[in-house]
Amino acid sequence: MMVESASETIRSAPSGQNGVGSLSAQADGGGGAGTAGTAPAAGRDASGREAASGGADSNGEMSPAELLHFQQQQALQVARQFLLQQASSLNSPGNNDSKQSASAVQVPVSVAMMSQQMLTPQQMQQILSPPQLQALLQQQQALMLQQLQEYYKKQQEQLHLQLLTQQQAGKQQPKEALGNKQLAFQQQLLQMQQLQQQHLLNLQRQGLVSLQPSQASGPLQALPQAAVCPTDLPQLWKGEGAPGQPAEDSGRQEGLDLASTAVTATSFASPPKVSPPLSHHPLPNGQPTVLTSRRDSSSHEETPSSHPLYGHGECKWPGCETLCEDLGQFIKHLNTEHALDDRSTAQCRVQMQVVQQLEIQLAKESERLQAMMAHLHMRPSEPKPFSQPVTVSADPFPDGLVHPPTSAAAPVTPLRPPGLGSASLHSGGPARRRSNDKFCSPISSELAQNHEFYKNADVRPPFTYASLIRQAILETPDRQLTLNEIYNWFTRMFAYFRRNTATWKNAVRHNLSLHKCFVRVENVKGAVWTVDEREYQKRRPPKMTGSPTLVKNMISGLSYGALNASYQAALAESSFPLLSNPGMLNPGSASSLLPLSQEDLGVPGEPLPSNGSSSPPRLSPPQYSHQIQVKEEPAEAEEDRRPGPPLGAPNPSTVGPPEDRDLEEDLGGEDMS
DNA sequence: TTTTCCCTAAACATAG
DNA sequence: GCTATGTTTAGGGAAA
Repeated sequence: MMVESASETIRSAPSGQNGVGSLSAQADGGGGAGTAGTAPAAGRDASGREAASGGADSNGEMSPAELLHFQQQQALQVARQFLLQQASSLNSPGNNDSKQSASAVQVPVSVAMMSQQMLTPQQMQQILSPPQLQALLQQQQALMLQQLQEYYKKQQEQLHLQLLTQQQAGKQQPKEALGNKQLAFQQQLLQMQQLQQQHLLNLQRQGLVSLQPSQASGPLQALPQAAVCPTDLPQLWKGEGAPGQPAEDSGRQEGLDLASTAVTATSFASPPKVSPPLSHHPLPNGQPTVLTSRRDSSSHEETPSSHPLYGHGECKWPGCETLCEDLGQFIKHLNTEHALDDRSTAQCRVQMQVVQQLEIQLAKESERLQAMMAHLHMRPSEPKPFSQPVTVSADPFPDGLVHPPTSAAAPVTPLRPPGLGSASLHSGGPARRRSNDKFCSPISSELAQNHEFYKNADVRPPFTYASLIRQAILETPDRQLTLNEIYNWFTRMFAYFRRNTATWKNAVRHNLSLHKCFVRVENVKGAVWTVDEREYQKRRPPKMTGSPTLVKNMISGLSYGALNASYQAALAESSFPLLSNPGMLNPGSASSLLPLSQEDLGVPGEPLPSNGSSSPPRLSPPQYSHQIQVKEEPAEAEEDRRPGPPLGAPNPSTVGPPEDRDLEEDLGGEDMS
């Protein structure tokens, strides 16, 4: 009886905009028990009024002020009772099911906020090992338990004090005094909110390793006080919710608003529809809209006909979900309900604190991430250790660093395919890689490093078909392959091409025919395809001044400091093929650059994986072929045309067609120029 | 906005 | 006729 009455009283509070509402707000705020204030429905209002009137009747004749005071006292008592209960439940979780009507008032507030925070960065699950996750989880739980205990203890004391003072001076107090008390309560509420935000943030961190709210039973069940599982919240609140509440409202609100309304809504004597500082609509990623609403607004509410605080037909003001049919109505609502006043200011302040906390949290998490990455040697900004023939360019995982794919035996979607920058990871999309691919051609080293990954993971390699074909051809001792052998190389090297057979073969043929860098040579056993390196490099004339990407890569390559002046000069002079080869820029290979002829001859001293990871026994032809080019083009031509017509006879003269093509393109490549 | 590159699809031709 | 191979064209997406 007591509980019901009080809770109904609180519910009725929001219906009163100012005077009465403010009083109820005190009660609500003090106890944090006014959760029911969501009160979307008139029915609930009505019931609240009934309860209030019932209380008045039971007391016989009461003045309005007395009635309000009585209601307030009731609410405070309920709140106090609730807090006691919660405090006890901290030590013995799971025994408050029977008292949900009261406990649900407050607990879900934090729980709801928690649960909404749970989803956020699931990546941590992929990063951390299960033991780490477990340890982190336990740590967070212990921290939260401690905070909750402190929090409820503090709130209980405050409420008790408030109750005593009110009982003493309540009846004679004029309305001004009530207003002062209201301010005091609001301050308390602010404190509460801050505490809740702390809980939220702690849980947010916990959410890093937890599951989605819908699945969050695991982590949340472990929460000491929260004995109420988030998944139970809707039913819980519905059970307690107003019977007369429209179905759509109940469905929309899912009871969460009930939970979270407690603090802000009633405490600020907000309109009936006020709801928690946190929005009820979790985003797909699990973040509450309120926390991201401002940012979201830039993304999906940027249209001129929208407003950052207006979305999905309702007001996004924290704690307000007033339905507005259109923007005009919303603007009107905004100007009337959220004008510049104490309440709005307070809410704004709270929101600022939320944002501030989140920013702090973000900073912490970022720092942690950096530390983790540093620990895992994933130092993007750190200069790569030289002797890395690999990616001079934008490879996010420089050599020697951890390559997720390599370690990821998981054929599933990797965290990030190697060599695939921040760009598209969509396995279904085209494997394009403009700057890296052609200019720097880290393909050989990258393939060497991530050979196993590509072999097992159904991930499309981030290289163009041309690059792959070239790589396939150059990997062979005699630099020539039949079409079928190229096919086999694709399927052997990449799981992706084993599965997706529909289009890529056609694409391979198309590329072979289209690009002049691929030279078809008639062989005794048929036609084989070779690579005209010079032509391949010509596809985009790599001029130092012409290609920003190239220049950048050059700079980054030079930053390793291993390039000597002469080599740099050589680079500058031989403006083309060399530049496109990361291995050439690689300091570690710089020493081996000059003895080009050796590598050209196929000396297995391939500069490839300095980390010695999964380097295939085969050489990485592209590199020496480049080197050959750099040094002297004739040698390169000799090299590339070795597989020429007379089969295995690396005689340049025997290479008829390629030479012709080259001559043609020297005049101006039609394809790639 | 335009250009360029790449991918994809398709049609067609040729040879075995 | 079928298949594999090779050539060519066209259109769309994405990046520069």
